[in-house]
Amino acid sequence: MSQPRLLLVEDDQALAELVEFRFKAEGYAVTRTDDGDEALLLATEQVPDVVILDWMIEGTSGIEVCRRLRRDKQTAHVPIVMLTAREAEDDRVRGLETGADDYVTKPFSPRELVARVNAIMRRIRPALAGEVLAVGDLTLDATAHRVTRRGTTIALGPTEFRLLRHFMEHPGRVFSRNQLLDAVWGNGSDIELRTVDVHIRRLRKGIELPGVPDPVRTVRSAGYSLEAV
Amino acid sequence: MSQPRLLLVEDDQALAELVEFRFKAEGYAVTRTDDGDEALLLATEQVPDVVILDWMIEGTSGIEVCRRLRRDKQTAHVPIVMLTAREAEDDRVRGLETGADDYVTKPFSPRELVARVNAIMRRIRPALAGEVLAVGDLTLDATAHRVTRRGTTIALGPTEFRLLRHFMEHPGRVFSRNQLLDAVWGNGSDIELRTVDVHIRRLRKGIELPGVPDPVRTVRSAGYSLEAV
DNA sequence: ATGAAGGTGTCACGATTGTTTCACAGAGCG
DNA sequence: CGCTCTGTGAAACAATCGTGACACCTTCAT
Repeated sequence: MSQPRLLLVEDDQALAELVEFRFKAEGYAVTRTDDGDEALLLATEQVPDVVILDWMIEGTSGIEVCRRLRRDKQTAHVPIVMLTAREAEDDRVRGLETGADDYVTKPFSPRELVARVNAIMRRIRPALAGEVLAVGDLTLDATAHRVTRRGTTIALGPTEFRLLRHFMEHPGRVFSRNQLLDAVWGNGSDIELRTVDVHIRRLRKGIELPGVPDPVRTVRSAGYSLEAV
Repeated sequence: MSQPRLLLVEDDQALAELVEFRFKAEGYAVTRTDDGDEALLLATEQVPDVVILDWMIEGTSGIEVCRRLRRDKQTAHVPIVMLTAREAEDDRVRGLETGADDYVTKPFSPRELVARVNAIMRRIRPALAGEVLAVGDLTLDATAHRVTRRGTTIALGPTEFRLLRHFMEHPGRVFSRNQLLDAVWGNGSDIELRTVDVHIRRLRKGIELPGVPDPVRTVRSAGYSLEAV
């Protein structure tokens, strides 16, 4: 699920095996084929997160596969890295203009290819780059300002949102009311300590689901913490 | 305003001029500097859409500039294309791992560089690459200046159009009023924050359809975002 | 030029929503 | 059992947002 899916289209078996091995070690789920038409089928069947595509392959040529992937709405936005033996600049430019996102010339080092694909993934799926916090069954997307629990979206007030974010940034850790006031309200706020309790309650009320235990733990005479459920 | 902004950091004057010329011809707004520290300043002052960065420059080294751009939250997501004379694979990989998005080895052809940067722009700001944006039931064609919802064409004022385009380029993401002023009005505009509200309302009014929920989400004390409906 | 039409930026007011405090009930603990 | 600490409802208070009105500015055709 959180493994990025990679579709590798390469007809040099030895090379394909090497690349597949390296990307599996990097945590990718790799699907491999040596045929252009089959690649298109596989891509629509289960849309990959990134495609590595040899320029010269059997069946449909690499550049044609690239064009078709772009034309299908389903796969139009999947990043493509072209792979080729050619040195000619014209081909490189043509590849990029056809819609490839990057271009690597053979011979290349697997390490560089991995680095390039990782660079693309960083750009495409920020969710995998750690922009979304997840603790237990809770999920918090700071840029979208969105919280989910077990898949259902949850509405929180501004303070409850900041409170939860702070807890999720330090899961399991216990914070005193004073620490929470500093972290969530900003230091220098002269607010009644017990006010924290009220917001804790509202946070609890916000994220509660029937039949699911409360992840906010009260630590008597110490403070509160968020536990993974 | 709707021109993509490119920051070019290169100390070879002749080369820099050539590159600047080519990208201006491509419709980019180019800012040029030969100093690493100045580059960082310029980048935070007005966040560019893409950075072309020479590895070896005066002041702070290219790789250090790259690292610092990544560290600053404001510029962390800006794509960086590294430029270098070195052929060594180690350097290329190091560059990519530092956070560069792409890598071009000198000598390179301006045409290839342009193609690579365009490939990146297609990803980052599709509207500027002449693509049609689609979010939920909304459709926006930047070149034709046309917006549709559920097939029906919609008339929007210039500001509302830019506002919607910006939202559609980053669907789901929440923008504060300040961020919207920077992105849609251009930074340096000393406009009342609440004016954004008024244009949000005009945008809502413009795209509303009877019986269809409003895709513009208000996030109290945070800003606004566009949700797919 | 001139007027009409449309777009833009401000403001003020009311409505909505969120925040803080307080008092009391109840839970935990020795 | 008595003490301390926490949960909770309600109410006063505060911040934020939506909206209509309006003055001013462009644009554009006459």
